[in-house]
Order: sequence, then C-alpha cells, then structure tokens
Amino acid sequence: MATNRTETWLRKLKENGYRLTASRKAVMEVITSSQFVLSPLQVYELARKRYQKLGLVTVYRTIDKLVELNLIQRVHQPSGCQGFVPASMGHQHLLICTECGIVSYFSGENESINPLVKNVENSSGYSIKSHWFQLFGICSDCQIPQKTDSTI
Amino acid sequence: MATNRTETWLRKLKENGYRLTASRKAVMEVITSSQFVLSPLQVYELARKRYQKLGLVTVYRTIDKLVELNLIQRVHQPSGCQGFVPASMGHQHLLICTECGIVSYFSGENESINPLVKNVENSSGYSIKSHWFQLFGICSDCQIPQKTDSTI
DNA sequence: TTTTATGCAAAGTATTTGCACGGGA
DNA sequence: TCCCGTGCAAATACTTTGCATAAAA
Repeated sequence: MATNRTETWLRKLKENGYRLTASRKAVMEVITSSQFVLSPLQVYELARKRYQKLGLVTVYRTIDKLVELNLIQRVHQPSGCQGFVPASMGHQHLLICTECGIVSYFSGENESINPLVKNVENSSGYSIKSHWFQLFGICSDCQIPQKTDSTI
Repeated sequence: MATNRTETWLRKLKENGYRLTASRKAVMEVITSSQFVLSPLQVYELARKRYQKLGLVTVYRTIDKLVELNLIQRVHQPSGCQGFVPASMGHQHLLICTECGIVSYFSGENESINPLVKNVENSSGYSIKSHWFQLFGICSDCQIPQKTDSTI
C-alpha cells in the first residue's frame, strides 16, 4: 500500500523525467514507510517482499536517484554511514535512538544554532555553507528495560 | 621529525602496553602533522615516505589502535566517512573547508548547544547521550580566488 | 627469549559497471 | 515503437583475516 508520501515521491520522479517502475515503487514504499535507518541491503530485503524480482543493483541505483531528488538522505552514525531515511522537509536535524534505531527529526535553528554559526564564522573567517547537527540517545520506549527490541 | 604531539602519542601507546615500532611511528607522525582529513590510503602513501617497508594493513591496524586510545577520530563528511584527524582535546566540534579540506576545531557547548539539547530531551522524552555538530564552509585562504589548491 | 607486530596474500564486504533483455510511455 | 530501466555477472573498491617471519622488550 502506498502512503501519501509515496504518492508525492512518485509524482516527483515523473516530473523529473524518470519512469515509474515496480522496482522503484517497491524501494520507495519501503523507505517511506520505515521509521528506521535502512541500509541498501535492508531496503533490498524488505522491498523484495513487495516485488520479488527486484535486484540489489536497482536498489543502489534507485537510492542514488532519491538522494539526487532530495527525497531521502544519508544518515551518518558512529557505526557507519550506509543508512538512509526520508529527507525531512525544510532543514531539520536527526535524533536517533541508539537502541532501536528509530529516527525522528527536530529543528532548532533560530534559537540556538544560527547565532553559534555566526560566532564561528566571525571568529574563524570561514564562509560557512552548511552544518550537521545530530543527536544520539535512547528513546522513551527503549528506556523501559523490558522492551528493548524492535521490528521494522 | 616527531612533533610534541607524536611524543605524547608514543607515550600513551607505551602506557597501554603497545610496542613502539617504526611503522606506528610513521603513521602517527603523518596524522599528527596533517591539518587535513586523511584516508587510510593517504596515510599509507604519506607514511611510506618516512618508512618504506610499511604495509597498508598496518596502517589500518594502527588507525584502529589510535581510535581506541582516543588519539584520532573518524570524520564524517557528505563525501564519505573514511577520513581521520587528530582527536581534539576535550569536546570540540569540527569546522571543515570544503575547498581544501583543512580541518579546525571549535567549541560552543554552554552558550548554545546544551540548552538546545535539553529542550529536545524534554520535548522528545529521549535520554540524549551524545551529539554531533560539524560546520562546512570555505576557509579564508580559499575565499581568495587565486589560491584554491593545497598541499598536505 | 618471549611475545607482539608486521607484511604479504587471500578472503570478505560493499558498491559500481557492462550489457543484453524487458517493460514503461 | 522507442528508449529507459532492469537484473545478472563481473569488476572494482575498501577493509579484514590467516599465517609465517621480523623485531620490540
């Protein structure tokens, strides 16, 4: 079942002259509907449940396109950076649970980050183009000892 | 020539029961004396100028040890995360020039980041364990059009 | 002398490319 | 029909492991 987000994505693909194929649909639906960081291999395994003939290579190629269209983003973590999540709308930052891997977004530009960036810009002489800000922690569900595992 | 930092590193290696070898010295001196993010392969190439017999495998193994001893840290960038720089003392953040790759450090905890982290912690219910904050921009040297390239 | 560290070769992973076929538009 | 997209196989990184030798302590 395609979510609203998938619809949007499919439209955006079309707008950019890409074809709508079963493979792409399967890959998009998997990433769209996941709250967790997924590696290409995980995407492949999950998407094959929706479209048996899918190949891993196509997953890589589709991921490239989705990144290019700014529909998904690569997530960097201490454990590696081969994971992807849907791109947040506007500029948002990631909050990642190191227990279950669930990802949420937050923003905090004006109040805190922008002034700091300005400070650094002034004192360093750099022209600052972008920033990364990510938080790692334990989500409320994972703080309850009994419930540590998760499904995608 | 060994810098002061290299001396410190060699001492720390010794303290932790590791042997001081020509290979390790070469690797450490290269990373210590570079202002730039270096990949294992780059470290290998540079360190071989100091110690011809060095093997790439030893570079990987030495990097592991240096990370473990908290003497170097992995740097995450949009282009990938196989680079390393000396670990900053205390908790600092990275400012990376996307033109020449030079890395510098800044701090900005109390004034801005801590309150934001607290906010997110309260509103999300997460127990936040760590954060990443990195800035990307163009350093003052690279802002002068004539001088864009760099050497390591 | 003892034991760690090294370098080489080989084995794993992860990702990309070449190419003929299949399926969207 | 036309041509993009696909899957397979192979190629290419990148990194780790096994093992006999070299070298630090």
